[in-house]
Amino acid sequence: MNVVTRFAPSPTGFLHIGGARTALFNWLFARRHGGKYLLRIEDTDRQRSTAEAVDAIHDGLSWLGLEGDEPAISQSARAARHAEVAADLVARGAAYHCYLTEDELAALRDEARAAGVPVRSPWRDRDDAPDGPFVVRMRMPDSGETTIDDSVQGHVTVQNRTLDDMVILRADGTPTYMLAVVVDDHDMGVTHVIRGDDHLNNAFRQTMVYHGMGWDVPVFAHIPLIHGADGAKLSKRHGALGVDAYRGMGFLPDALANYLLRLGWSHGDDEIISRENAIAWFDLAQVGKSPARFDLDKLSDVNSHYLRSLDADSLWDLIAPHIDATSPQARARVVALKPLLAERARTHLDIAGSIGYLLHDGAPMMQEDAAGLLDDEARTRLVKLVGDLPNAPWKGESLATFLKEWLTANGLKMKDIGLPLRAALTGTRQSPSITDVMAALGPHETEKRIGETCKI
RNA sequence: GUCCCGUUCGUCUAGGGGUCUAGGACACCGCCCUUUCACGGCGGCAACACGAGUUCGAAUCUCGUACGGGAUGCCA
Repeated sequence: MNVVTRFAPSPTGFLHIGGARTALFNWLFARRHGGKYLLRIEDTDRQRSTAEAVDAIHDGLSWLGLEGDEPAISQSARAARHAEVAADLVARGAAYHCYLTEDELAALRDEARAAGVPVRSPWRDRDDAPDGPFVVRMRMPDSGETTIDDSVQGHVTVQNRTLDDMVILRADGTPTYMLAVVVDDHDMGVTHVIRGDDHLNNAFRQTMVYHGMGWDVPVFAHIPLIHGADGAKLSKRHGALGVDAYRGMGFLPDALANYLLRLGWSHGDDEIISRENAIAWFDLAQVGKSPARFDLDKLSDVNSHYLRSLDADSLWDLIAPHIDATSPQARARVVALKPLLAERARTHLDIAGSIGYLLHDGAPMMQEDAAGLLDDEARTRLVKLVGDLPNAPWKGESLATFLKEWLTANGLKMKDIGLPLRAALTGTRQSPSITDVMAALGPHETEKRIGETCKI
């Protein structure tokens, strides 16, 4: 089968985390089957749609590597086609003009609700056509049932009489979502509709539009929504941040995608899954049916894995905007220590905030808890150490060997000098292995720092 | 109200009738490694919502209840 999927966000805000996951699943499914993945901006509600939101969505998608295979389609640009289909539906008897006033409708709705039945307009059975505003409603079947074989939810059946005569064309002639989504999916050749399960019920109503037009109904896959850490539906108030917010927190796009993929989908016990494997393994049948909670701790952990596999130059590019290096050696030092730095961080922001001693030359900014380490005895030892420092080679491993021998020769233990040495060189109590730091700093800078921080 | 969906450790999940005294990951706790912080290794804590039924046997199948979620808009 020639697979075509689409991601169809409505531009009422940023690309939120749930939308990103829906996009990811669509992208993955299309890639998995060698199909196409398209984008459509659902801006039928002109009031709530903004150009900024469209940009934000594109930004989020491109950051995640989920841009469409073709330029995005704007739903509002297709209003004429939607109206045309609505008229066609009326001509085919699948829909009808409804002249109900707002008050009449409200009364009808109350009545229907009290009776536990769906809204059906009396106009579905009338032949007259008064001269006034009307909407176009679907004429839902009174009997029978409709079954959807959903790729995630399984077989779901609904009695046709529970379906309401939904409006497909507003009084002003513009289409509603229920119509537009079907027409666009059909015209775009969408074969698989993968979306949030809040649309599961809508799928039955939309199926009637497909039937009314004699179109093939696509395969549906309704994936569960993501909930906040507190279990509540993710809303803007509940941390449903835009992907840009996670980007701002220092998460890598591949890490976010990996985390999102594992939310609701699994491949045995695999946790860290490359894009390549994700494409090879992705399968709608493995998508769970229950909503998952968003967990920052787990995201952080996934991110740390990706951070460790990042190459040093990329890391530098990532942190560069967040630091103000004054030493010409800054980049070389960071690059040299990258693996050790990444091992100690969850995000590149953690690294950016803890490497001041690599960015500037001379005595490091001394943190309070580190300053206390440099008492007279420690400084005396460090000064002696500087005097005995070897000329070469300045590599972490050989420096470690040298240090051990030096300690033995002076009747000292590593604990006698390790922490003070770190404090003198970095101004902190924590850093990568101090001999690796010395190697990154080089002999000149090492001597200079000890000289400045250990004046007696 | 009516209809639809869901429910395994705190969280993400494996599990598709016996191999489950329920596995993995994150978080948490302990130990080891160790110049610090980490990483890594080892170990621990911790779950099949509840009740019936089907079956020799159920986390796995069926029904019910409870609790969540969704739909019921001239929003998407």
